[in-house]
Amino acid sequence: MDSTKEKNENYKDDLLLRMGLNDNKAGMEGLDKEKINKIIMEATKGSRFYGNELKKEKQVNRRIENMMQQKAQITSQQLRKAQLQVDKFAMELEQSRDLNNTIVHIDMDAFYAAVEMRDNPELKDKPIAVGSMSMLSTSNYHARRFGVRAAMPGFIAKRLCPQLLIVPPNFDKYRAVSREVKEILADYDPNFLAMSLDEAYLNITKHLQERQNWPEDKRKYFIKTGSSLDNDKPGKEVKLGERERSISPLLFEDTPPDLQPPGNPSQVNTEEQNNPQEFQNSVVFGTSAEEVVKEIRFRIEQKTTLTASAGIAPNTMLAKVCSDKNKPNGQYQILPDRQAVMDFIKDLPIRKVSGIGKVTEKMLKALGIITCTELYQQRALLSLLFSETSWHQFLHISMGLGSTHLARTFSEMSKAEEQYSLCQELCGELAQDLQKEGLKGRTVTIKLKNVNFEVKTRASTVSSVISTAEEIFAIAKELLRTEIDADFPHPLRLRLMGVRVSGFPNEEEKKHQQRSIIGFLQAGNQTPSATGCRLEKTEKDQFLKPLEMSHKKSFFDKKRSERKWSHQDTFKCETVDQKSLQTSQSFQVLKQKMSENLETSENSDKCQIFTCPVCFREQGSVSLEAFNKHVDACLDAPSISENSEMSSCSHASSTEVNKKENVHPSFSLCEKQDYKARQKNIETTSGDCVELVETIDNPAKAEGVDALSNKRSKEECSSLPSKLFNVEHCHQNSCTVSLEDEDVESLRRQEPVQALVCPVCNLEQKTSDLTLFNVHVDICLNKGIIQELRNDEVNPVNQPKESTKSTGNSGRVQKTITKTKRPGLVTKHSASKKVKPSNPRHTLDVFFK
DNA sequence: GCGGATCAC
DNA sequence: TATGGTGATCCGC
Repeated sequence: MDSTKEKNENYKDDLLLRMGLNDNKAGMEGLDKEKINKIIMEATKGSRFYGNELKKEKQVNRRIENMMQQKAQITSQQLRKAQLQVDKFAMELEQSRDLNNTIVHIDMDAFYAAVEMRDNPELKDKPIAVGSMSMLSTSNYHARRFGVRAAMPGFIAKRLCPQLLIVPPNFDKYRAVSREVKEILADYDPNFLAMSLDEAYLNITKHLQERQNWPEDKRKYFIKTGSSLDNDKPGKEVKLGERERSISPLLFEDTPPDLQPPGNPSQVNTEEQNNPQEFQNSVVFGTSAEEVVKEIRFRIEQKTTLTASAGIAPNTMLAKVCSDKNKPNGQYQILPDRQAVMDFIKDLPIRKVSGIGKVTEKMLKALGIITCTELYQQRALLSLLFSETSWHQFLHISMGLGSTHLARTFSEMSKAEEQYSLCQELCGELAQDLQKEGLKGRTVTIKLKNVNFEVKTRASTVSSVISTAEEIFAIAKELLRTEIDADFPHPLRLRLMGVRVSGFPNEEEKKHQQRSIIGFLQAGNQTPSATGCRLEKTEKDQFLKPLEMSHKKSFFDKKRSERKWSHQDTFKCETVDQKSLQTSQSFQVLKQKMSENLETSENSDKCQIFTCPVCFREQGSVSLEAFNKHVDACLDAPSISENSEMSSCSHASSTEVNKKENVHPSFSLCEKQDYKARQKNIETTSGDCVELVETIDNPAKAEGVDALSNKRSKEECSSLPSKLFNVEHCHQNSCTVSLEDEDVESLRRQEPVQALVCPVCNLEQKTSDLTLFNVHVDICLNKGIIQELRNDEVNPVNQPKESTKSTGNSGRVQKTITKTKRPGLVTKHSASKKVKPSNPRHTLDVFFK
């Protein structure tokens, strides 16, 4: 959202000068700059807010005075020395310049306001803002002519524009639209980095490579008038609602959409131009980055009726600046060429760069620095006046450098209480989603990714469908507990946790749903032959997904086929992606190595030789921490598996290879370059992740599991007719279950149960809720057959929360809902705020959990 | 380590 | 009537 920079520019003298009112057209309604300033000052003056603003301003002025005094004391000799040092660093930076990535920054235009206008035609021609009388989060372009801006209080906006309509925010709606947009973005970069509801970075390098060989029909989109908007896949019809072409130009009447007609090299094939009702033409987008981004924006507009602006550049810093250049509904590209970058940077005001705020701008202005060229010229002086982090940042900016991969940072979570609490939180949110969708599932899966990037998935399937937070958490908690206990006394050091509910029954299954353990056991008892027979399956049967035949089968049968199904994915993984297979195998070796050395290496600086499992480069004698950082960087670099060419990471690695004597500086360089991206990751780090659930097994492990499952199946099979369950020694963490017929009888007699005692663990359960009790019993029964999956995760965050997968030729759709969260840092700041009562927040801007 | 300042959305 | 809330990082004390 374009709010922040505006926010600081709404008040006072020099700030007012910066108000972007160039769109103020003579002779049209709206206010001129002077009038706007006057009204704002009248409304502001004398207020406490204004007083505080003045106070802050004085403080900044003092800082500037101090800085100027410092500057006056600098000798020419000091300056010369600094110049040498800085230039040496600049040279290193120059050598590390990486132009091989294509980064795209997508920014939805006046997002909230645009959504409101889209959904309420009455707002179309009016100046509107989203927010309240206290604070606005955004305004449409009509309102901006009156000086109504994001982060302006509504009451002031009303004085500027009395006819302004202030619409209260509707975050659920914005989130839904945002999700639609993100679904499109994921097609171009599954690892795209969402900064907020309306902003995201993509690395389309890989997509571009693949796209070069794409046939035309894969880049072809149909435009057609109609009502359905949901089909935006290539080669299929994209229906264009009547409002499409009416709303967008009205919203952005200053800048007509540049998408139409998509000129060379994208072509428009008009097929039925004579009949406007049946107007249908197709657009073919080219293979260049520019064309890709046009396609993205085209699809966004078709799907949501909203326009987006975009920037294309070799790094995130530049891409972000670019997306602002042709706003609204435009795009701008900096070609991956050093000269092109320098030309762009030359006159760029530093304030345009993300990270340079009001105060920094003012301080640098005092040194005569406004543009990036000036910033570069003063680099030696800046290195003497500012902290190292600051002048490094300045140097990066002034050289047009920025992050070339969309790395994410997360804090570690290792306290069990926190983990349980996060788990509970996720279950709560997941339950809400399920209830919204009206879904109930039988399988709960938790996903844990540790600090070494190892991903474990633990799943448990219960007999009755569940959907409440309590039910889900009851299962998830047990799964988590098992993992925590397994590592005891060492803590689980997590980077990511996910909870998934799957196994949604189809209509037929719903009818057969057993609501109690009695029913479950009875059902098992009644169909022993089915269970036995189905064990001899055809190959095809074995590879059916569990749900497709679950209603016909026993519990263990289902479990077994689930594993088969997982194993099938393993084969896919092997054939499709040898690289990731290698990676996961290397990871196992690495894991072993690490666990062998963990205790010593964690507490000392003991160094050893590691080979990176991602880039396969030997890392020389480095500490585990440094090595982890390297692996971290490699994993975050999107192009590693495909491309041995330079990515930021491989770049760092190659630098290391060249200068073996000094590994750490290379890492720190890598880190520094990543500074911006890391700054930007904040939201994603703590925010929700929506995730496409694609679990890929570790082949080695899956094999073991499968062998085990085969062995077990026989036991199950032979024992089932006489006893319901007699499972012994299933797996690690197994529990031995032996349920005799009399147990069932006793359970039957007990119904309805008052004091609920689990027949498996013999422990009295506190709950009086039968469903919860069933859940518990199921957990106990399940303990022996927990799936162990190794997930080579490619989509850590920002994936669509709901994924619908077609399950083969049945045409049925299997749905999975997952919630994933990265543990975020709880700062003092937020800790103190958390004490506040939990009344519903009405925030106005773009962040969400 | 803490709190204030800065920045972002 | 009335100028947000949250999170992250940096920096000085």
